[in-house]
Amino acid sequence: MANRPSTPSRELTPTSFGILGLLATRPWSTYELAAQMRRNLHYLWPRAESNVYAELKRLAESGHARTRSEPVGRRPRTVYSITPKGRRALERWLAKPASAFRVESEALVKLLFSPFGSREDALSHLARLSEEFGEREAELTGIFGEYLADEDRFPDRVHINVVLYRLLWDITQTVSAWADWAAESLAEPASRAEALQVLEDALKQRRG
Amino acid sequence: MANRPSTPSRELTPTSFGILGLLATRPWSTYELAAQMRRNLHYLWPRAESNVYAELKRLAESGHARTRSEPVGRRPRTVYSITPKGRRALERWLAKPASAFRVESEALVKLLFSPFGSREDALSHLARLSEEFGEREAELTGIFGEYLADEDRFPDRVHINVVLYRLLWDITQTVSAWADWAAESLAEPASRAEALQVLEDALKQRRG
DNA sequence: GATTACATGTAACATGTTACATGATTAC
DNA sequence: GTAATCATGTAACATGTTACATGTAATC
Repeated sequence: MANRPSTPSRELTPTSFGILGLLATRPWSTYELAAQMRRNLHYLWPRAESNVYAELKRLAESGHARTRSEPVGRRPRTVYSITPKGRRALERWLAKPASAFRVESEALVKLLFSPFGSREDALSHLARLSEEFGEREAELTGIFGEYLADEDRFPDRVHINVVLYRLLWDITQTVSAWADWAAESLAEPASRAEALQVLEDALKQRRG
Repeated sequence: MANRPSTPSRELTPTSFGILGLLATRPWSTYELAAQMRRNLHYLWPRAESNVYAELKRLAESGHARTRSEPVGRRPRTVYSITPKGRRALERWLAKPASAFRVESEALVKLLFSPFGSREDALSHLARLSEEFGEREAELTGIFGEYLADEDRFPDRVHINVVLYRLLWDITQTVSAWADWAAESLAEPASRAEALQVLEDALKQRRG
């Protein structure tokens, strides 16, 4: 009973730190923050926007953030900013090892089981993937551009942002290219042999 | 009240279908299935193994799977297999559009906020990522090899498996290469200009 | 003046993870 | 015969999503 320390004021989660990190950059109103989560953080840590509201409230209660009323545009808004306590917590978190890199895709699972469905369905999942990543590429181009434009406002943030967006960009390219190849390969059973060749080559390359 | 249909027998979730898809290949004992989830499905749909037990029980209750007692090795085991109802449900699911491709990485989030922490921490997150993907590459090589060996047992499954593992392989390569480049780039502030160049090139290429 | 998008939430629910608990078997 | 690993779970908890609900400002 006395073994485990009761956790009175809930631990901060990775999602909390996602928000805390954004707050560390500058103060935001709730809505701006939600938009920022959707536009940027989402690529690395996808979460529903509605989380923002509850999370901010908790951060304020636990003293990691504070609120202030301030006009944004014409109307008064609640603006959140980070406290020294919040900054310290963020720094401690940054020093700790991270959990595993995670990819998850219903489309790929459906492809894995596509022998139990129709070939058309499989191909349409691939087409949809291709489309999805095309859109993503366009979004990233937009955000890329903003960071170039933003260079003067947050000079120290630009470097890491560029480096990270390059990874997202590279992954996007990788998946797009693969989706096209995969559609070709799966469309005709003949290219099955080709796929096996790809596999054998990969194994040989790795061992040789 | 009568508006929304009450959901008496819980819908199947993507995780249910992940298991159902494995069951469609052949019958498995619980433990084998859990191992298969960890070894294969995990790359596309990462979930804690402990889910398997509850999920199988639900699938059996709802008539999508059935159990049978059978010796695996020396001891009696409960072996699960898919029912016709389960197969039909799987087919319907395969025909429906999939949810979005999702990447999530605490390490990348920590890198994004690395200007608020120490440079050493940032570099060690990169090193850890590199290590993680090195291990993943080795695992994939092993699984790749198994699929080649398995060719006779499940001929129709081999093609799609090879195609999918190629994507995982490509992503692994992409992330590994990036991690090395990123570590170099972030280690010396001088290469910030270089990173910006990468960005400008990417934008130009895209527009031109 | 009506419609659309902005802005801020909440309640109910679904999903997922962690940390045990427990016995059997195998390897040494 | 003891330690490690196999095998099967469960309870408690943490997290996350969906589907509303509601008013305000901007636009036409």
